[in-house]
Amino acid sequence: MNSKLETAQNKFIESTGKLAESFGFNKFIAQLYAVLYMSGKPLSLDELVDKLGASKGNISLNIRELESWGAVKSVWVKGSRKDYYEVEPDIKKVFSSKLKSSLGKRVAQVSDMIEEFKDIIESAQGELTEEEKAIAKEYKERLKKIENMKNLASKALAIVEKFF
Amino acid sequence: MNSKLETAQNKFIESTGKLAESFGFNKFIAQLYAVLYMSGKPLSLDELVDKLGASKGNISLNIRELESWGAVKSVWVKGSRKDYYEVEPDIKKVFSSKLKSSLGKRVAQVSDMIEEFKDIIESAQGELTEEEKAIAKEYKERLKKIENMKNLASKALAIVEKFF
DNA sequence: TCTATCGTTTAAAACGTTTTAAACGATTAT
DNA sequence: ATAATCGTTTAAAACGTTTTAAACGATAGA
Repeated sequence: MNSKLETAQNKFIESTGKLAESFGFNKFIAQLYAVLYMSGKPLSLDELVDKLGASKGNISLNIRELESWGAVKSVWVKGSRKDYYEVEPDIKKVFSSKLKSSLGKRVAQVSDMIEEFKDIIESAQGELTEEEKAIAKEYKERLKKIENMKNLASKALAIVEKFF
Repeated sequence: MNSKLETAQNKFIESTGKLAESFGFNKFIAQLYAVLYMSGKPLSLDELVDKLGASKGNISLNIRELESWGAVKSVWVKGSRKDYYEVEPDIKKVFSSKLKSSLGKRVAQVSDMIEEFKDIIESAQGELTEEEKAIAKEYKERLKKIENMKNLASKALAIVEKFF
């Protein structure tokens, strides 16, 4: 393999890792996807270990994470005992499915948060002085604005569903 | 202050922190915003320290981060030597501006990555064998697909600009 | 001028996460 | 049956990030 071509690959792998980290993902997750994507053919665990210079356990772990996203699947290669891994080549698909599930989780998280807050306040109504009731009312109004934001996120989710 | 009302607040603050962490942000950044947002009036550094139970240095650091986002600004309060902090009450505005700058950075990052890769391959052309040239060509084709993704991200950015 | 009160900086401690090396069970070949 | 080759698990080490406590400079008041 030409060394400059290899240099280009390594640069690419390195950059991919940095990009992933800036998104809050594990470096190797993105790098695994990148290596498999660029290689254009299924690779074994050992080959991935070689290319990325990480431990077998680490690669195994992150490959499984990618599998759980539907970004990678293992394929059977005739005559070999090893597992081989292949990427889902439609990057858009991978991205959007991850984005959708992430967004969905966040929206639910915010909902739960608001509901819990409301419940506590509601259950406390009886014990509140007039002044505290006024404060509680203010809180609820501010929460309503957050709920609007949440609805916006839901809409964004819908946009993602449609366009991506 | 009624203790249930306080419980509700603390729950809310706690949840906000968790939400932020799941987005990859510092817990206190979101909590500071939440406390200021819910309080409805400017608060001093000391008051924020009290409410969140963190060190003064930590709060100072994170408040400045929020300021740099335009999510919080310091206000002058007559008769006090302290700085007081006030939130930008338009959550949508805060979100979208952060989202826009983040997305913009990522898109640029991907562009740089691809350009660098292309440059190296280009500069290596002379040294490549026919076989390697074929590989290089394949690489470029795969990169093109990534560039399409990048363009999609740019479009998403445009959508954010318009709708949010 | 001297003291008290601010917010910031800094160096170190605390913490959680990532990564590894080695052990392991399962499977296949000899 | 035994040995070799897989991928996974696990407990500990390495690492980076977060958080703190204390020192600090700046500013205002006595």
